[in-house]
Amino acid sequence: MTAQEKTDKREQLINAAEDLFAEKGFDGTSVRDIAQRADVNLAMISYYFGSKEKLLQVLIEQRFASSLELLDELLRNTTMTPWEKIERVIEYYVDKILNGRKFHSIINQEYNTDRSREIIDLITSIKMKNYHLIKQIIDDGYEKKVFRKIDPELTMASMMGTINSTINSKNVYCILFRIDATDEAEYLARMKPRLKEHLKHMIRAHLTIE
Amino acid sequence: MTAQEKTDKREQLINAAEDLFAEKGFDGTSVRDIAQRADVNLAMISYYFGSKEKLLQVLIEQRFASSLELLDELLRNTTMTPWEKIERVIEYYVDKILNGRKFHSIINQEYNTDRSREIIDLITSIKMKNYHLIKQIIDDGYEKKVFRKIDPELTMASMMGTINSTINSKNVYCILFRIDATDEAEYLARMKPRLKEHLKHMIRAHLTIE
DNA sequence: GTTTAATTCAAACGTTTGTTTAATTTTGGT
DNA sequence: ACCAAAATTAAACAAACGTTTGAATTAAAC
Repeated sequence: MTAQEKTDKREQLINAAEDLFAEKGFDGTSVRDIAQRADVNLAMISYYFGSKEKLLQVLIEQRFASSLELLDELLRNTTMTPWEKIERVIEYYVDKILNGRKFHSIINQEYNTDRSREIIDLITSIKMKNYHLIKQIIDDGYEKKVFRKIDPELTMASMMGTINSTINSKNVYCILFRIDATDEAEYLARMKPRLKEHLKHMIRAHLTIE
Repeated sequence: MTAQEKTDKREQLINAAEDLFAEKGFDGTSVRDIAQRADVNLAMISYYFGSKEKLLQVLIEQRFASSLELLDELLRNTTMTPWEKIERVIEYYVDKILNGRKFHSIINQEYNTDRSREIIDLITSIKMKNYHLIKQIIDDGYEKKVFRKIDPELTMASMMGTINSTINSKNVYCILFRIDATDEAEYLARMKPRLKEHLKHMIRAHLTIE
């Protein structure tokens, strides 16, 4: 067995956990479920992560790790107009959240439940960072007199909430859009451009000075 | 013990279950938790409902039961303009979802997990009814040439998603708005008017013919 | 090749889970 | 006051839970 295959078991557990937590929730998923789906002995969960909850924490940290670089770069960019930045942000979030659908489903499910302080605080800090980046873009547009004065917090709520709706009520939108709910690729291919267009239209209308 | 107090035990169990399911999720809540919070013997759950899952089902059915009358009446109303109807719909949903915060938190948490077919179908049918009512109002406004042609499905996603964001990420908005997270009344008093104003502005801008 | 550490495994641990049982108490009609 | 039905209870049930154990296997270092 190679070193690659060895550390793979750790990765297999994380991937299996992501699938199952998204499908059945954290408490609805047993460590035996995870081990079976990952095709790994159940004791490896304690061995690699210490506990089921630590596994969730590692999963969240790992999936969040690659975040925020693009947004940071976007913020420092001086050649783009506020409008272009907003559109870019919308495209970024739609792609990011829909591509990581299962992960964000876990976050949406677990954020309210009183899980460990560490996990709650981690998610909160990520959400706050995202908010502050968007706020800066909106403030910049307002100072340059190209954006109307609006409620920045709830405008973020609308952006995130719209996208989250499409993953939390996937069933409903599959019926409405006549998409086969089992065909993940088809769902993404149809939903992404539609979401982007809708959000760009709506946010543009919302921010435009009458 | 009076008859009132007797049937109260059934109600106490439902109320306790609502609190706990919202806080800890369905699978994170034990029947012993529920019985203890309701101050009722745990065997009464099986006695009254048959099982923990049936209790969830009764809870959902009961809380949904009082729905949709106002929306139905609104639809048949011929004296209000489409604009007035849309604003009324926004006020209705903000009040309804924020007042029933715990219940809607349960729905948002449990809708994605593969719970019983019956529960999933029940929630789906309610969401579809809500959508069709909104769709009719939007279609009416479009036919009367006062609304722009927009994506009705995703416009509903934005309305519901914005409101859901404020209850699913209550932590975040309490920080942003500097609200004491433990003061439920203060949260509702501050959030409701703000949400209504934001949504009315945004949806109006979105629907207005340029 | 030997040694040491890291990994894997089946089995078992003690709790907690949802549900049922069977006995007891309370209720409401006559 | 009596009785059948309904409500309530403590105790027990098997099953599933997360975690630990200690031996067996594999990998890496020298």
